[in-house]
Amino acid sequence: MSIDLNERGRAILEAIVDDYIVSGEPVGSRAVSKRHNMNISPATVRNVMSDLEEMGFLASPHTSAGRIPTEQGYRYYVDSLLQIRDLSAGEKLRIESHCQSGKLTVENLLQETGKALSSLSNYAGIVMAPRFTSTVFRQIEFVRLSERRLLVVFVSQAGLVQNKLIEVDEDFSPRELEQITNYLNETLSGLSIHDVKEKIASEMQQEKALYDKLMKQALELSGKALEEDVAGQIFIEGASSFLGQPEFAEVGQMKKLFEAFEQKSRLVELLDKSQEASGVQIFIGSANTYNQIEGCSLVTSSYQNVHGTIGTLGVIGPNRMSYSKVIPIVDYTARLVGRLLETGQGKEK
Amino acid sequence: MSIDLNERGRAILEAIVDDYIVSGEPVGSRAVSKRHNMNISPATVRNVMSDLEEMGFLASPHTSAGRIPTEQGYRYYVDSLLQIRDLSAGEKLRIESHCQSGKLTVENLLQETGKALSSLSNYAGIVMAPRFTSTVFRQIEFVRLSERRLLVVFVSQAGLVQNKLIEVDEDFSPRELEQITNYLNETLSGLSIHDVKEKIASEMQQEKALYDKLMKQALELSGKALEEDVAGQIFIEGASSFLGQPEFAEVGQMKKLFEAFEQKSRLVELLDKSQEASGVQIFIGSANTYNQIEGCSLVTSSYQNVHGTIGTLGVIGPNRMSYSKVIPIVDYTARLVGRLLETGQGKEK
DNA sequence: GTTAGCACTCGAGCACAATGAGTGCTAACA
DNA sequence: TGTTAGCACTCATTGTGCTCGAGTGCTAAC
Repeated sequence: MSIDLNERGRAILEAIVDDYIVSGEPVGSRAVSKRHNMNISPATVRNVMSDLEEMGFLASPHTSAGRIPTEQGYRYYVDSLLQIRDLSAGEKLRIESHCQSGKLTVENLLQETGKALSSLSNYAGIVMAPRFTSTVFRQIEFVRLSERRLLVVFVSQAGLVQNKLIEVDEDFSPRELEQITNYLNETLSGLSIHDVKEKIASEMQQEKALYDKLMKQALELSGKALEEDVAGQIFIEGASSFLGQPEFAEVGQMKKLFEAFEQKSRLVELLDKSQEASGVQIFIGSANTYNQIEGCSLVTSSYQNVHGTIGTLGVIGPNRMSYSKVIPIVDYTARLVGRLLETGQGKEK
Repeated sequence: MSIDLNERGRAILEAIVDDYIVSGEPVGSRAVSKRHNMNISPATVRNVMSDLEEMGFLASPHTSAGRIPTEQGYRYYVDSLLQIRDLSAGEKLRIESHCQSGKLTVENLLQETGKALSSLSNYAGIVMAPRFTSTVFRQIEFVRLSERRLLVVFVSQAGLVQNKLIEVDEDFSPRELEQITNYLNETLSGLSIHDVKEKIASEMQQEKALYDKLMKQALELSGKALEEDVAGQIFIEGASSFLGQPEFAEVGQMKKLFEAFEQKSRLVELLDKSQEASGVQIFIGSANTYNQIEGCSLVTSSYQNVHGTIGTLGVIGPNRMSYSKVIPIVDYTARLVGRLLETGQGKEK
């Protein structure tokens, strides 16, 4: 459907998108004709532009302005015209120095990565840790806060720490907690949280698990702790870069955008989806987050270590973002983060 | 210095601040005179307003506009004129339901609290967990991620979980780690992190600690983990409420504001300061965060449990914020959060 | 198929006047 | 002496009409 563009049509569409990405203003026929000694007159360009508009790649805000790309226009541009340049050594270094600054929390590392993405791309960086359910269990610890309140700390294979407050019906002694902890750590190590849940459910069904009161309690406790799924942590950095973008000059729209960032749940959904695919994915405009934020595009990639996908990261910017710049940044960063969260498990075996 | 205001001056200042807080527009003499059958003519009001301006409580944006309060004006208003109303049962309930929604992470609880503050006040809510150094040590765990990388998990008395990646020189076996863990948990429990650091330093100095290699390693490890101070986690929620406030219509200023929110370090400093005092504190305009964000005021309170102060929370809004509404919200929330993070330690003894 | 020419459209920017809210001052009043 | 009415003045805001120019679409010539 979109291959019915001849050489000249492609060149002109590319020129318009390129220009519009840097200027943010409608591009006229004269500008295209002059640009890079493309030897055709403005009048000819106008004819082609008119065709492109009819095909849905361009739109004109009003009669006497130039043309701007439609979402479909960007889509074609990204899919068929874009030349992806490599990162310079300097850029790579900048990303690395951001992500490796000293002794960090895993959460901090992800947050710093978000900042790196933002500062290199000049748009907003977004990094999501995995949904808890999809992580691989490594270790569990219980901390008794009061008679009826326990703090449960999980550590995933990748080193992500998740904690939860739970209320219990009976008072556990430190000794009991220790035994429960040991039992669970032995039983569950290496399973995904999803499997852990299933295992707990099935063991509790079978009577054989019940002969030992402690074991039963252990299962009950961990079941309780896993009851509600904790949404993946999500870090958005550099959202302020949207302020100043001319297309978001209207306060109302800007407010919607920031509220969407604060709410996060929609974003989690979207990133969840992109987690399955590998490599860089690009969501343009309304194609991304169901009508919530207009005019925004998203470049994402999942990152993984030897155990599989850990999470997703990317950049959110206006539709009119510099894809050729952003795509390699996201790609490189995803690989780097995957490597940094390598657990060395491979060497252990 | 500020008591030299007669009854009428006070009434007029209060009227102006009240009006300005709701309207956001300069208040004229006529409006004040009409307001609540204050039986004086606009002309008289003008005289008084002129005096108030001379004293520094009011300012006029330009000749033919009304007056707006200066920072000093707000200060006086807050210190001497403000009547603080109690929260309605409904409001209390709303805060509680926000903070107690199900089984939460401690971090989530703090974050939800920020949202509650924001949604009730209609400004931005801010919640800070304590600086790590000022928390009380409860438990430490080591997780071996690879030969040279350990994940250290600390739990504080209040149930806050902090984790850190550290690099080590030698490979520890699970057995060794367990011994180290036990040793540290016994030795350090109940001390503040600050004291823990000192203890480690002093023990390592004394030769007597060195006869046991394991003990030495334990101290080294924990010393390493505590080397760099982790800044207190800070949650800012509802920053988007600033969008739409007329005084931040200019994009440049708005951008500065959001960048300040993203940076956070300045805010941490400020909240640190307010941590020492007890009760609700109010920072108005330039008095708060050294010139970074103009026109913003901050209402904060620290929250504590039986072990002392845990952290600080509050509301950030424009100078022109509804203090009478915000102050009781912040006050009540701080008490509530303190209670929710109660560890029941008192009953244990 | 391409291009030059031309009439037409429409937003941006500017000057100008009208409006009106609000002030400061002065003089009269209680 | 403190209060008030009256009045001239200031100045941001709003609306109007105007020009300017960028850009288009169409037609006719190449």
